[in-house]
Amino acid sequence: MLLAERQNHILEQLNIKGKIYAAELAIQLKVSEDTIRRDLNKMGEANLLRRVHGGALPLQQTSPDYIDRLKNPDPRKKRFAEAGVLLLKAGQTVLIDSGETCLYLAKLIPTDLQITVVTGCPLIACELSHHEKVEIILLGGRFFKPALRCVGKGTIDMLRKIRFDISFFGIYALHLKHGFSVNYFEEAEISQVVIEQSDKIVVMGGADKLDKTSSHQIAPVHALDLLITENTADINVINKLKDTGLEIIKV
Amino acid sequence: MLLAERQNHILEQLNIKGKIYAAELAIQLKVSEDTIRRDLNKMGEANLLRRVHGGALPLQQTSPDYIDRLKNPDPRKKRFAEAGVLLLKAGQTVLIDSGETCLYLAKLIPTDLQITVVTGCPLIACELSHHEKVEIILLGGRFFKPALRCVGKGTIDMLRKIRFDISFFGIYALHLKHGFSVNYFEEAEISQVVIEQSDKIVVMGGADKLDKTSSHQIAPVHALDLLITENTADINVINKLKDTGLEIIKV
DNA sequence: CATTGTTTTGCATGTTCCTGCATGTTTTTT
DNA sequence: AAAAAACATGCAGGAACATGCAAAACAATG
Repeated sequence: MLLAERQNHILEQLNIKGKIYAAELAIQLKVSEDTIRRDLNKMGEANLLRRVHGGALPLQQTSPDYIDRLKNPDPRKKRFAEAGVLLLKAGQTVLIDSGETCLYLAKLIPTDLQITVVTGCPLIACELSHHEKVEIILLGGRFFKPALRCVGKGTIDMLRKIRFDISFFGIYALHLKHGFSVNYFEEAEISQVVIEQSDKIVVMGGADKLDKTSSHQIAPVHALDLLITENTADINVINKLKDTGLEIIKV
Repeated sequence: MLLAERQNHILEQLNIKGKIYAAELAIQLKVSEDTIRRDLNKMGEANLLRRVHGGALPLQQTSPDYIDRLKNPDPRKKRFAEAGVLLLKAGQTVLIDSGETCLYLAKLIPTDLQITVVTGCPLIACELSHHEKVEIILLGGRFFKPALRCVGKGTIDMLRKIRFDISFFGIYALHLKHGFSVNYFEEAEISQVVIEQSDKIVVMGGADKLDKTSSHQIAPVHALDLLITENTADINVINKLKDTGLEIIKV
């Protein structure tokens, strides 16, 4: 196994489990603990994880709380959401995915706009409970904590009964060849159905998410309609995405 | 469990409960009290919390909560919830209704208790997203803002597929003759189904809610199993409720 | 292909850190 | 004032660690 491959595996595990033990990794990857320790130390210095005695934790483990993060909003994500909310028109039925950018989007919906919002994320439902004119449909099902949203058969059954004028997603990874992808199978499964049921798909994400891949593909690029990203995004990547027919807004 | 992980957990608990006891943490985290004390002392020196005899307090009373009401917690409702949470046993499937008392109940579920919680209230789902061992099933449907919960056919369909070992409700009105009732038809409709599907029904509410009526009956008193109320409740009313077979806990 | 240099890895060494227990002290409660 | 709870301290075993070194793996060069 290659060094880089091993370190990728470590990051993946960390993402999934939220913590990792050096001893456990040594067995899993069939190398000595010393090697793992050296990996963890290097990755710690590179600010890819938080090195602690016995293993490592994700960088932001201290406040994985979306609610906390909303107090220190990422200005980029806020701008994406601001651009996104302009696409909404009265009377529409809109799906909003989970994630920080989508949460901003929900927050920014004008209180006097009469639309129906469908979401599997209870945080977004709570956020919208102050919007008197917004009708909220919550997708039920098993609550999947890593993505803060509902997943599973129940969720999909509910989804299939609804058609959306427009759907919004935050981007975890978007790649010209490998499409729009995320870390968890359960998430991908749901999003695929959403895309089938939607007239228009809007994805929002920064330059760091473009030309990146993840394990579970949701859809190829040509299934998407509009990308909201930032000015700093690589112009070559942007142009190639445009060539597939994807409309692009830079903020 | 990693040291850093443990300290994260302590901070989280502190955020949620507003206070922590060293002895309690030792049991929860399965380490000796000495270890907890050392953690607390270190974190105190690092200015992450205020160390006090017996445990620790947050630096400044923060309440990152969505509902404004929670900022001025009603100590009675907190006590009801404390009594309620003692009824939970590992492996159970539990329904938790919406409302302030129920929200406290959710907050107070031990983080190491492995249960399945079903709720139609997204707030409760968010609250429980920190509880690693708790499986959450969110009842979807149309979000009914006055009651901060989901209602409607979709919700009922999901409900009918689940049986509950125990169900918890906050009381809006409980009357010897007119039973357990609420203000909204939609709410009553859901709660009726819940009661059909539950082995045990627990209702929680103060003296002001007893001997009171509201427009939509959920169930007669004899359909309920346990009432958690306060000492100040009228002894005559209590006795008459007892005569119907209702078990009563006063806190 | 052989050689050279670099990087990575596992092992051995000694060190540091974490934890639980025992001891005695302080604080709180009765 | 006595009892109980919470505490501080020191100690010991074990786990995790850093370090140096040599073998192995790899890449690059002639």
